[in-house]
Amino acid sequence: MSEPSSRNRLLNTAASLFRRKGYDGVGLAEILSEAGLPKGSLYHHFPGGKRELAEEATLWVGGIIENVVAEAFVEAGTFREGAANTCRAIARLATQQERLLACPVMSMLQAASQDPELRQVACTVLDKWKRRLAGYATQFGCADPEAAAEQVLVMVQGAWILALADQSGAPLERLAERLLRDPAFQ
Amino acid sequence: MSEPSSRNRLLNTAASLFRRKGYDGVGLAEILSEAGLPKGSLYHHFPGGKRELAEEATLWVGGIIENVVAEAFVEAGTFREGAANTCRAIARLATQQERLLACPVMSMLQAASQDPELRQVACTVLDKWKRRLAGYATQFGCADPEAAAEQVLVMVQGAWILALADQSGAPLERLAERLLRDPAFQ
DNA sequence: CACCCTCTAGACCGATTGGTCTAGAGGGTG
DNA sequence: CACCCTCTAGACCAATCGGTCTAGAGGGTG
Repeated sequence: MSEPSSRNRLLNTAASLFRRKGYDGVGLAEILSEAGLPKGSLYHHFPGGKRELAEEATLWVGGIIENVVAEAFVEAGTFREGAANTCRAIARLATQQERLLACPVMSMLQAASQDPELRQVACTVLDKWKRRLAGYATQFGCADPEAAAEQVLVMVQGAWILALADQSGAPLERLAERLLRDPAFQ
Repeated sequence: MSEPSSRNRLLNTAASLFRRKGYDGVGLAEILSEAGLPKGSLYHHFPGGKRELAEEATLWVGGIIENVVAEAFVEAGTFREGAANTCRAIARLATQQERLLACPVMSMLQAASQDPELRQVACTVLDKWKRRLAGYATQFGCADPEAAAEQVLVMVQGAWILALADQSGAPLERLAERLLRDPAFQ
């Protein structure tokens, strides 16, 4: 357990703060003080400033979540089971800090109207998730893998918003139950 | 078509800007210049400042969307049909400006970590929508109206995020199609 | 007319914003 | 030793932030 590099510490705290307060709700000063680094370090590692830091942090968390999805599907016997496991895993992931954190994609999307590159990052991450889900849908023999993948993406994002609203993982857990119970997927 | 009151003009432009850029992404100066009013007017009508303006604007748009849901269900023969109509209506609603606007609830949720009252407003609006949907679910004889209502809420919110990401109503339209085709609800 | 009240108008405030810039600490290498 | 390069440190900047405050326009009423 060595000390993480300055760059990683910046990515980590930035990701967490952006997900908690949104892109425009966080100032560089807050990120730097929480990371314990001066401004010079930030602009050394991320010459593009706040936006580049946000892009990298979003891609990074996007990868983590993709791995969580992968783990959720290894122990699944059906696509629906994998989807339900994903919901529960994300509920766990989002609630592991004192405040329930938003999906990084959502945190970027609001600021995207001012900054097209942030929208691009959001689309990239969403697309990676969707392709992975479509892969599992194919693997489990879903009739329309693309539709099944998008449907899971939609439901997870929606339940994540409800979870954010009442600051608990319950909406995601309830979605998992519904997925296992209802005949939504074959 | 008389000139709208200053208060309503503030609500209107504030709601639109918050949905486009997020709560923290909009400054009072931008709202006021777009509304064509001085700062004094804002603090006269909304002594609570930016936060009160955001709360009122969110409740206001929340009511508008609730009416849209109501219209979507009057011409529906089944709950699934009503839900599908809702998706299409929201796709229409969100795309009627040059930029696709976010759900007002989502726009408030990111800023809610700093401002608990914004989260409260978001919860209030979500709950109103959910109760209305549950009413229709009961009316159409769904086995578990609460679950059906939450599921529709989840799907609409999720598809709205995807719509925001690719700046088109297509994800909401595809959700409507899936709702009509898949055996997700009885 | 005078008085009042609603609302507009915008100057002004301290705090904070993202970003730039210079200085130098510190390790590796010739 | 000198030199270089990476990275830290933080002062500094103009611009903008949300909010407060005073002044007065303008209609209604006595």
